[in-house]
Amino acid sequence: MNYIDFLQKETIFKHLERKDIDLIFFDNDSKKYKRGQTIYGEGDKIKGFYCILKGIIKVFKTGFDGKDQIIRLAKPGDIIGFRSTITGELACTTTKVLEDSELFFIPGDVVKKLVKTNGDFAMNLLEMACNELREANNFLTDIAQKTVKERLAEVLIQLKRSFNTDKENVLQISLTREDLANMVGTATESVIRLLSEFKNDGLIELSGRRIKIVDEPMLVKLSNM
Amino acid sequence: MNYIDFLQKETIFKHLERKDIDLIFFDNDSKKYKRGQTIYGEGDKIKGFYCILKGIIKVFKTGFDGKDQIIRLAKPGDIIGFRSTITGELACTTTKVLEDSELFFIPGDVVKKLVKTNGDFAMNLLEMACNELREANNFLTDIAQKTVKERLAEVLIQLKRSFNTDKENVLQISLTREDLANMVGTATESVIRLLSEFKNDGLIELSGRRIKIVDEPMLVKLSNM
DNA sequence: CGGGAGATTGACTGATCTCAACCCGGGTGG
DNA sequence: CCACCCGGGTTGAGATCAGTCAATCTCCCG
Repeated sequence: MNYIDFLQKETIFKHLERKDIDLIFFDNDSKKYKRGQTIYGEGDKIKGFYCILKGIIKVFKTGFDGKDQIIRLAKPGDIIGFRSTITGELACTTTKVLEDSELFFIPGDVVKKLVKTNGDFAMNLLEMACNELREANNFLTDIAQKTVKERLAEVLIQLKRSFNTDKENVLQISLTREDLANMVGTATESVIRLLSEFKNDGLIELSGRRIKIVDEPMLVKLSNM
Repeated sequence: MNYIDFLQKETIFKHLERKDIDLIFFDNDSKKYKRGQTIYGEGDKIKGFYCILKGIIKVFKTGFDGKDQIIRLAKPGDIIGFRSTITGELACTTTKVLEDSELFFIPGDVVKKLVKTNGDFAMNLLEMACNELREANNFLTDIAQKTVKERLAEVLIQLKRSFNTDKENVLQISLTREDLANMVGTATESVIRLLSEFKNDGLIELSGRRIKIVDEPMLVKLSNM
């Protein structure tokens, strides 16, 4: 139950003073979620921030034809649900657990009060939002202009940077081909074909969902980042 | 020189108290820009917010191959440059004047000070950032999943909603076909072909850059919004 | 062992891009 | 006054990337 340490080190709640920490922890506890579970869905009313202590959550929008577009993967230290909490609108994304997770919930009232009374916290939140905005803009331009191959290469690189690889250079995140496709913004079959092309070209190695990054420089080059 | 009224009514600076208003207006004046002028470019260091008093500014990223992707069109009351100001990073977009403009500059220091001392202002800013984030996410999903035709229809509708039409239902914004293409995320020729298809189908009328919206409901339907 | 989800492969289709030619109107300089 | 140029705007033809459809395969699980 010592999240305090984690929250104060790894999240936007870092540097909060004792009284503010108490505010957050008042009568509050973390909750566990299993792979596949939905935290909240598009159109839901969001009541506060969910801070990820453990696991991986995918944040996505379901398009007109039922296909999902993954907006981002959230990992420990990240917050989900903050946009809707701040604006008071209904959720514009769905969030599902990719890897068994543990989330800490912080009521919207508490957050808003913090924003109004703690300038540093407000600034932290603002920076977080602005960073997401930068990512979104980059992603937008990529999807609009790059080929699927370039985007897939880029996604692989970003996965490595966000979730690391083990000593074998194997990505430490397990995604279905469909999830990969929904990140890249393409069809599952296209991802499959391109992955095996990358394999044939010696850029990666595959065994099921394990993806080993063999030639990172070449992938970077391919991605035109 | 009475921007005060405008700022207090139409912008994130609304509801600021006298002392904060004074802070913003200290030794400050607006500046005029002509069509085609660049306010700042990708990679520039941004020193503060630019609040638009008059005109239209396009905010875009230039992709690897030199093609521009328009992220948004900013109009009176909007702010440009806030992302970089807040995070302290270099600009990740370029901003150019589409319609002769008048901008009011507010130094980053002043803004940051306001964020830290004025909770309501911080909240306003945060809401603004979150709204942009919602737009960005929607746009992302659209570009990833919709056809060019759907996206063009949607852009036309959004242009009408943002910039209105006159009594004749003519869009009150003048864009080159290339700018339109850069909003939709497609080639100029594709926009031209689709516009004339829309014209043949009786959805719009064209004369040069004037676009008259004839059948809005049908456009909405076409766009799958 | 049957069922189901995810992964793969092949064949086909088609939306969209690229390239290239041409048009049009306005402005400029000789 | 006219030829020329230049920035858009249009149109056509051809090439192709990438999506869809459908069949098959491979695990994994109960």
